[in-house]
Amino acid sequence: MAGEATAGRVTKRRVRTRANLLEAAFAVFAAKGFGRVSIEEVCEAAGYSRGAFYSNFDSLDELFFALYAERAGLIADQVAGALALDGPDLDVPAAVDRVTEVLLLDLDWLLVKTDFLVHAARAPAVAQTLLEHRERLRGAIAERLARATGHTELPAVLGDTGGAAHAVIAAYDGVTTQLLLDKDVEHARAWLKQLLTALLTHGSDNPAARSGG
Amino acid sequence: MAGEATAGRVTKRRVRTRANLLEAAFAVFAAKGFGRVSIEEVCEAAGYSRGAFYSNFDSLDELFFALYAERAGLIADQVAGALALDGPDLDVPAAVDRVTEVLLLDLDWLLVKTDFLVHAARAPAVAQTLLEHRERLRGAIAERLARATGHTELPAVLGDTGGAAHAVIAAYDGVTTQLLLDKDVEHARAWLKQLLTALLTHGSDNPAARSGG
DNA sequence: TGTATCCGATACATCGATGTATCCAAAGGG
DNA sequence: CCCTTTGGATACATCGATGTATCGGATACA
Repeated sequence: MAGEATAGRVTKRRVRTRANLLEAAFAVFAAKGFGRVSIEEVCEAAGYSRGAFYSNFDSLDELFFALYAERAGLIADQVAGALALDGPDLDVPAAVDRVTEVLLLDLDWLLVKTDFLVHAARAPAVAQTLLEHRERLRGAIAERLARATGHTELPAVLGDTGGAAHAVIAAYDGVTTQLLLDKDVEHARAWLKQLLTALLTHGSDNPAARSGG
Repeated sequence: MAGEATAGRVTKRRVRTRANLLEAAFAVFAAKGFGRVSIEEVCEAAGYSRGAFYSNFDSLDELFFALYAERAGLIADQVAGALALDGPDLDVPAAVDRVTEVLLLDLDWLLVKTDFLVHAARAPAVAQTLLEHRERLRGAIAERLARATGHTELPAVLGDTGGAAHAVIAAYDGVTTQLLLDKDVEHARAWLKQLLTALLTHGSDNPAARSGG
């Protein structure tokens, strides 16, 4: 009763409880991990019974997917905004700062996102969706970098702007892994900025020179 | 009955079944993910009953930890070996090649390792152990890099050799994330080599110039 | 305000997983 | 070769989670 094609009516109550379930699920997933959460727990956290759940979703997997899609969309918009703040020319260090702060904002989100990655790694269809999402993000970054090339030249080792964008994402993922373990958001941000600077410049300047822990 | 301090006797049969359980668990974890595996499934895959399990471990968590520790130790040894193959001086590109092939060898291991990361992210004590493990790995890489500094100079943006080692690990983690989704091991290896080259050199040479997908 | 529809609550049946207590067989020492 | 000790199998009791069928209250629209 969830993957309906014919949307009879969009009742206000329905969207409210659906939103409440998603919000509660986020909190519960972040706290315990997707693999250790039952439908019952989500319902209890949201203040509903299981009847409400089954009226809105077919399975926990489906809810998880909806939750991820929603939040990932929000983040993507924020990143796009942070990239668009410059004029036609790109100020690389400034953009790096802004994007870094958006990407490493919420530890709970990173936890849930990583859960979703692990989930997707075993479900090809889900993996495909996630890959497409990442591809869009990478495209946006590449496009933005391209509009700056010629002004600030990129290191040739990475290949074209597409390669550089790919490197940006890899750096983000790598820093996330460490952050999940040490939970030091500020340090992760500084470290990501440093990494991105190392990747996107010719390594002439040395803004912080902190050695990470 | 598993975390015994007083090891009465080390019976051969015991170590055999314990090893069998661990091996079966690895396969099952890789296939379905830690969060979706029951004790029963592990026993069935190993050809034992639950009695054997409870005689060797207290919980699935404990088995998971033992499994991770064992395999991670093996990988660490391999990495150390790959780093030691050079003489007193380090040939960076050659070492990068060798290490890359060790680190991105087995997709199943990367799946299980990421499961363990997600698990550790919510269990501070486990996270601590994993952090220490990563710290040792980073130390080994840093030490190896230090013995090359002066010959091949590192980009200053990363700070000291410790920072550079940290960057190497971040690159590895970042590439792993992408690999878990697209399952293209060969591409991941090429891409990791490229990333490490970009991070550890001054970006003058361009070995492959492939744009990653 | 009446009424048809929609949504969420409740109750129930079922299933699978867990942990334990007990029993039988296999090692290993004498 | 016996006998003690150890390890794993079996059987059992329990619990929690799932999915469904049904009921009553809320909601939208005339």
